Amino acid sequence: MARRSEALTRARIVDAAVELLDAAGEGGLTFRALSQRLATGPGAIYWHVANKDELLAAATDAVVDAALTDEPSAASPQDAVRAVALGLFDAIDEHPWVAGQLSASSWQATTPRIFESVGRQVRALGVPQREWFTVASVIVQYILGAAAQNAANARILGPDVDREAFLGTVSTTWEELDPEDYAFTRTVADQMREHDDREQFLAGIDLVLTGVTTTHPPR
Amino acid sequence: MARRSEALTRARIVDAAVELLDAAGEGGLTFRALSQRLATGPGAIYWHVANKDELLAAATDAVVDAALTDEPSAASPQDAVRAVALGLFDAIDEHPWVAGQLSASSWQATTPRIFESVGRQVRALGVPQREWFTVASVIVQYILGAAAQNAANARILGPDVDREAFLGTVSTTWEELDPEDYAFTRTVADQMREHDDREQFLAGIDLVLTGVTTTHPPR
DNA sequence: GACATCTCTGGAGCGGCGTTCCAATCTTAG
DNA sequence: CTAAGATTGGAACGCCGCTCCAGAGATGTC
Repeated sequence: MARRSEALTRARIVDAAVELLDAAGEGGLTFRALSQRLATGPGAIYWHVANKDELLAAATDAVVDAALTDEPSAASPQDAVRAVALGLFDAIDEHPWVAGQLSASSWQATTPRIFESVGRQVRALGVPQREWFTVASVIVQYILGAAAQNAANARILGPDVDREAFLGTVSTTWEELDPEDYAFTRTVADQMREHDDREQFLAGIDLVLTGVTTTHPPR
Repeated sequence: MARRSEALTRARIVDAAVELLDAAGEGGLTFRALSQRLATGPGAIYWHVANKDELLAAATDAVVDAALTDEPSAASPQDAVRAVALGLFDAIDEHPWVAGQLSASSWQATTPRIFESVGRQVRALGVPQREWFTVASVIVQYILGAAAQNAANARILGPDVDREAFLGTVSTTWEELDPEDYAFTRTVADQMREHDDREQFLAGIDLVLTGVTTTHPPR
């Protein structure tokens, strides 16, 4: 049989995959669950998609694509970097499973898009050309690293765990660490309780940008 | 039966797990493969280890622990940060599966150790106390993000793929991207072919450190 | 020394996974 | 109308994490 009212397409499969991943995390994407949601069998899905890895990559691509579509058009290159970074940060926060995919399949199709968005701003910052690759890479690495770290917490929290309670628990754990081995960590335990993820992420972006403009002052 | 010549211990299990992970990557760690290597059954392993997640966490802990044991004792706080960062970078490069674990199980037992090592140097840099948490977090996020990115490549390369050939392929792919949508990426394709991972990682650390000392000049 | 008890072992088995295979069906071309 | 091709979906395979449990050392008690 074939051709139901709504034909099975790669796009519909990827959409359903994203929904499953959002709803139940990395482990929620199953060819059986996907089959059921699309009212078909696994075999039909495999006709449109090579395997699970390709499906995950396509789902990741879809999310990143959506996060990068709106052009920055910001006042300064710095603001443009902040805009791109925040867009990705929020997208990964909303779809935490993306983090794992992005660090797993580097240099693939998705990364160049991110790299390009950041790189254009690096160029606009007046960084000398021979440093373009390095500087753009560093910024992308920080963005993805920080977002991944944040996504890990989001994954632990889940959709219905109290964030404050969670931070309180971690903070208390830190305060009970060995005073000698963990002197620093104990001292900042209360800062960790009260920190804001987005603010801290932006502070990191600014730190890197300051490093860039200090090391390569615009002529 | 029990008590063979070499008793089954948690430590022996974790060691074997690390070996399996190193040899065959994330997917290489299987309770069946582990059973065979340890000449026992899955049940015996489960008496010492709660589940696969705990085993992965323990394996990650073992690797990170080994990477952080040698005290920095460097000339400057900057050098100490570089030493800690490089230690982690190399450890993750050698055990690429660690990257996924570290970004997956944030704020757990392993992260505070890294955080503490970095944080002490942040303190030594003269950063004002109210910024300690933020600055230390940013540095740790960059280290783990960059190392994860690098590990992804190491995973693709595997133990016996030519690095230069791989970079050449990626570089060529970049050069063939759409000239309009990927103007920047195309321009730096050749830089990407010739870059050195470790050097670039250190350049990133220096960029962040410059940002830190510029934003918070030591009194 | 005998026995009960506790610690530890390892193999069998359960449900679920990714993936493959293929008969059956629908669409299209001549 | 019919043959060829495109598409479907369910059955089945081998592997996975994990649980269960009979029973083999080790240990303690008298």
